[in-house]
Formats: sequence, structure tokens, C-alpha cells
Amino acid sequence: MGSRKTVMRAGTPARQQSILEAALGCFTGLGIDATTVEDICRESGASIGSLYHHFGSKEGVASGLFIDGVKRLNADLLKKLRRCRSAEAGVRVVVTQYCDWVTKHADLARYLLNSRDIAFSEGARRELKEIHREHITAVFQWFAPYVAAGDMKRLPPDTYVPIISGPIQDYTRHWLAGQTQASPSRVKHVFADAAWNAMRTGA
Amino acid sequence: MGSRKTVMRAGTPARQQSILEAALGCFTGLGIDATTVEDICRESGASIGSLYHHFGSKEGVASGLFIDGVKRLNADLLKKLRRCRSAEAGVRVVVTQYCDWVTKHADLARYLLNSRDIAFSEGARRELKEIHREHITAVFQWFAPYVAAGDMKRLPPDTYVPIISGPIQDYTRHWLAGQTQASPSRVKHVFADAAWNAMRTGA
DNA sequence: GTTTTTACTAGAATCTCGTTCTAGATTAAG
DNA sequence: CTTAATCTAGAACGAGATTCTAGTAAAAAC
Repeated sequence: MGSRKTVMRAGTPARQQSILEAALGCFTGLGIDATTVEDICRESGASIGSLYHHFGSKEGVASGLFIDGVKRLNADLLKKLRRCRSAEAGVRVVVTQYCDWVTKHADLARYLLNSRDIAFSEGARRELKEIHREHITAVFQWFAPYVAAGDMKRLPPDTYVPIISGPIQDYTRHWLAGQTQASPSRVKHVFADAAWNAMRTGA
Repeated sequence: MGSRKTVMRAGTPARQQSILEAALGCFTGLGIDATTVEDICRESGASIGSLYHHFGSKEGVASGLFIDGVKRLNADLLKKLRRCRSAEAGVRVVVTQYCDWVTKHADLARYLLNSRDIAFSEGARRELKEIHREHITAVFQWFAPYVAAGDMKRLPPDTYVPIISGPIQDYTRHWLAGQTQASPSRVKHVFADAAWNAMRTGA
């Protein structure tokens, strides 16, 4: 695999961004399968050729949007987490921040929770796998000192994220799908309590 | 909305079942979008006309498979749950049974976890919503006596299922996607402990 | 500043499916 | 046996994803 130096032009990131934004709008309004690439072109102002030049396929647009969203979600979460100064605060902020993020970026969150990564290309899947691993690791490393100090349970590294944020994820997914009731912000403290009870040491 | 009496022929359920099984096989191997209805017909032995007669569309096959799977998952879970005789046993069995089910029906589980209902028709979505509501209610009713007796925390009804099974769901989803590591059966007790710690009353 | 290279834009043409349609086979009911 | 329905078949159609050829313009080379 020779190293090719592809130089990006000035206006390119803006164009790519406009395509991703248009895609999210169309996916949200029409559903993923029902939106045509022509829809995305019309909304973004890009031509068919341009879209295929930048993303290779409709699936390329979809996975680009997905990867972009996951990165932002993870980055925002880690930023908040790193400000915390106790195990309990960390656990609680993971839950509440997730809840706030989903509420604020509802359309993107719905897309992330509902679109299936199974349909993505091998390359996109690998990239997602890598992103997920990094995130899991970073979260675990933040908690590690508190685990060592005995403030939190010592568990397999891969189980921290699921235990802490699995419940709020499941709840918000149903909420975004319209299958539920109370806004997440009404119940986020219930989930924060539950997460801390699952993690804390002592009686 | 007249009541039409549609009489089903003898061989029909078998044919429908064969189509659903073929569809799951194709979806698993090729991905949902990449499988053509012709693929499904070839694998199942049905003709195009037959498939469209029974399911109306490719999406009809996909949602039929989804609804079928959710029903089986929920039914199997409730069956196990109703055998339990204590709050702790109930909470733990929800986690471990889910884990076992996913391991046993890996392909179907992967399909259920990755193909979210967003692409389904309005009717299918309504049916799924109803199924979800019934399941949530049934689970909550089983736990209600123990909540009343003070064995478990009193929480908003909609939060029991997410808190108990959210973490194991998240973990198994990543495992089925090949993003993880240890088989669920290795860690299911960790998740069962966590769920019970989140639910139990007292110190 | 001219040339050269290459990212990028454009949209018509192609080709792959999902779906529809018409015709006929098979089975239950009266 | 007749009738009326379910069910099977697969050719024909059309929508839309992708490819292809032809350019345009911005950066690098000199």
C-alpha cells in the first residue's frame, strides 16, 4: 500500500459537511431507505458526481455520518468526565451527560441509535471497532485510580461502560422512537442513582 | 374494516417459515441491503409471486422476522421469570436468560439488535410498540409484589427493564458485532450482580 | 507566469433490483 | 361438480444507485 499524498482543497470540508447535514435531514424526515441520493444532492447543493467523489456511495455517506456522530458523542462525554473529581461524580456525569447530549442532538442521536452498523462496509466497521475500543479504554483508565483506591468495584474492563450507561441508552432509545413517556431529563437521576449503586463498594 | 374470513391452507405456515429462515440466513451472510428478494426466493424455494403474496414486500419479510423474533425473546424470558420465587432470583434470571438466549440464537439476536425498527412500516411500528408495552407491563407486574414488600426499590415503571437488562444488552450487542472479547457467558454474573445491586433495597 | 498535475464538479447513460401484473394451479366449501 | 378463494409463477416495468466521460479550477512545479 504505497503512501499517496492527497492534498485537500480549501472548500472541501465545507462541502462534505453540507452533504452530511443534508443526509441527516433527509434520513430523519424520510427514513434511510426512502431517501435517494438525489434528495441529498438537492438539499446540499452538491452534484451526483461530487457526492460520489467524496463518499463513494450512499452507504459511504451513511457511515460517514455515523462515525462522525459517534466521535462527537464520545469526545463530549470524555471532556465532561475528566472534570470530575470523585468516582461518584464520574459515574453520575456519564449518565446525565449522555442524557443531555441525546436531548440536545435528538436527530443525530436517533440516527446513531437506530441505524445499523451491520450494513456498513468492512472498512467502516473496522474504524468503528477501533473507535469503540479507544473509548472503552479511555473511560476505564479514568476510573482505574478510583478502583485502585477501593471507591469502586473491580470488574472486567469491558463491563464498566455497559453497566454505567447501558440503562440510560436503552431508555433514551425507546424515548426517541416515541415508545415512551417521560422525557429522559425527568428520570436521569433515577438512572444515575442506579449506576452508582451498581458501582459503589461497601454495603 | 369488514371482518374477512381468510382461510389458510395446509402448507402455508411452512412456506412462510421457510421464507423467514432463508431471509435470516441471507441477512446474516450478506447484510440486509445487499440481499435481494431473488436471493431469498432461491434459498427458500419460493417464487417471487409467492413471497409477495405472503409478505407484500421485502420490508414485510424483514419486519415479520423482527416481530417474530421479539415475540420469541419476550416469551422465553417471561417463562423463566415466572418460575422465580424471589426478587433477587428474578432480577438475576432476566440477565442470565437474556445472555443465554442471545448466545443460543446468535444470528437472530444480531438481527434484532442491529436492524432497528426505523425502516419498518407504520403498521409494523405500531405492532412493535404494542408488544413492547405489553412486555414492559408484564415484567413490571411480576416485580410489583416484591416492590410492595420492600425487597426492591420503588422506581418509575418504565425504568425497571432498562436498569436490569440495559447493560447486558449493550454488552451483547458489541459482542455480536465482533467488537468484543470475552463471551457473554463469562461475564453474565458480573451483570447479574450489578443489576441486583442497582435494584436491592437496604444497604 | 506558464505549465502541469490532480482534486473536484457535472450530469447523462447504464444496470441492478424491488415491485407490479397477468395468468394459471391448487385447495377448501357448498 | 362448481365455485370461489388461496396460492404459485415469472415476465415486464420503473425507480434509483452507480458508473462513465468530460470537463473546471485550484494547487504545485519550474
